[in-house]
Amino acid sequence: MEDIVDQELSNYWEPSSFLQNEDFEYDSWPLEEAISGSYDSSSPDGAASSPASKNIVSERNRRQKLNQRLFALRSVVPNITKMDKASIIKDAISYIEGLQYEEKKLEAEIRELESTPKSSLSFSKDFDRDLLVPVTSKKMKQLDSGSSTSLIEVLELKVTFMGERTMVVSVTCNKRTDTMVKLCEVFESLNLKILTSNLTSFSGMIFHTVFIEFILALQFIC
Amino acid sequence: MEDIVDQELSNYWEPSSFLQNEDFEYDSWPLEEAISGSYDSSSPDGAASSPASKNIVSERNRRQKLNQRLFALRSVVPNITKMDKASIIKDAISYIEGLQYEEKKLEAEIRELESTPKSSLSFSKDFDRDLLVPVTSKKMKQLDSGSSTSLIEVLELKVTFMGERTMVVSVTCNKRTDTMVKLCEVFESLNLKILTSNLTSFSGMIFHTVFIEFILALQFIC
DNA sequence: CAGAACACGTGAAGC
DNA sequence: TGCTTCACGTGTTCT
Repeated sequence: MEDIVDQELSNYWEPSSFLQNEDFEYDSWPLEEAISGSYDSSSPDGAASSPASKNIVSERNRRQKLNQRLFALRSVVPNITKMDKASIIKDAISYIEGLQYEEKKLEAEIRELESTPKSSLSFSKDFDRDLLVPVTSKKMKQLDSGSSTSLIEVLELKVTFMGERTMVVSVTCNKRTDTMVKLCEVFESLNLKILTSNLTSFSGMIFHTVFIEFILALQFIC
Repeated sequence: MEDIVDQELSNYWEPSSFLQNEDFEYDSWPLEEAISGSYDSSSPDGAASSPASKNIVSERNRRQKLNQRLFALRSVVPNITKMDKASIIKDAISYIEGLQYEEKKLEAEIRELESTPKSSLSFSKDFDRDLLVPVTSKKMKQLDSGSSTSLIEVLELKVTFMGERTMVVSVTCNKRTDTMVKLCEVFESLNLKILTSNLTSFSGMIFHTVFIEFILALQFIC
């Protein structure tokens, strides 16, 4: 009566049949025509692409895609208890919630760790006399020491003039979130002619040494 | 032909029909028998629980459960682009991967923050009088300033102690023939545990910064 | 056998 | 127009 195309239930779950060959290539779609070979053979219709039966193949593809995604979801979630379609999603949900909670916890911990450092007053003052600290520019204000969060906490700022053309700016600061990026942004925003720059991260600090062309620099810094 | 029980497609997506009443109560299952009321009326069979058609109601429940889960998954994932069943899972996957990456980053950051010599008291004091130029070692003699040819002409030698484990040696010298090589040879011959080293050549000078593990270093330098 | 879980084909709705 | 997505009922397999 309606037992057309009735076979191909060799395995319980679709993905395991042909997907483990491609091994985690979920987005490659529509995965060639791996199935059609085993399916078109049983198609009784002479017309290759019957108008009605064009839907059933795309439906197959849709199901297959969904199963692929589900399989992929299962692979990124550790501690999968059951292979159930529903259980996979359930585990994924609780896993996501766990990650979100952990992330908040870690961020809070970081925020707490970053708020403690303080001090470092003594030697930053001591280094002042080392050589002229030109933190008068508007942009350079961002480098000001003692800033609480998300700003650059400068521990040492040393400027050395070499000859008449160049100066060497040496900055030591605590390594916080995206401190390197902010440092680079500050220097880039100054539109200086940077000859060479050197960034070293170590022991929770960042050592930055920049060689700057002098003539262009003065109008911005002083 | 087989259009038994063919109605009830009032809304596109199942969940929105009856689920928004219970409003996010995913795990309460099997959600009573909300549907059966509207369905059993169309059942032609006199028997209340027909043997074959008992499957279709559990199938409905299965589908409903799966959609609930999918809906729940969608609700915990921000930035959902499309409402597609497949897209929901896809977004969930990339979101999970993003969370995992962020978690690793935050953990690394915390690890780094915790490893910083915490007691900023001790080493900020050490920073005050850095220096001390320990050029008494035999090998270090090569670094002596004022040498004429083929030796390293040291212009500045600064030693900073960081915490109790590491020290930073900063050398500035004139760039002569093979000065870089000699510098490297000197430091290598000292058998120090060098954590990181940095060589910059500019304007006829060489700036060399070396981070050295402290415990091993003492026996050679002092 | 009952129950759960799945893939399939099909008709319908929206873009 | 055609393409996509969906829910549905059904038959099958495994527990």
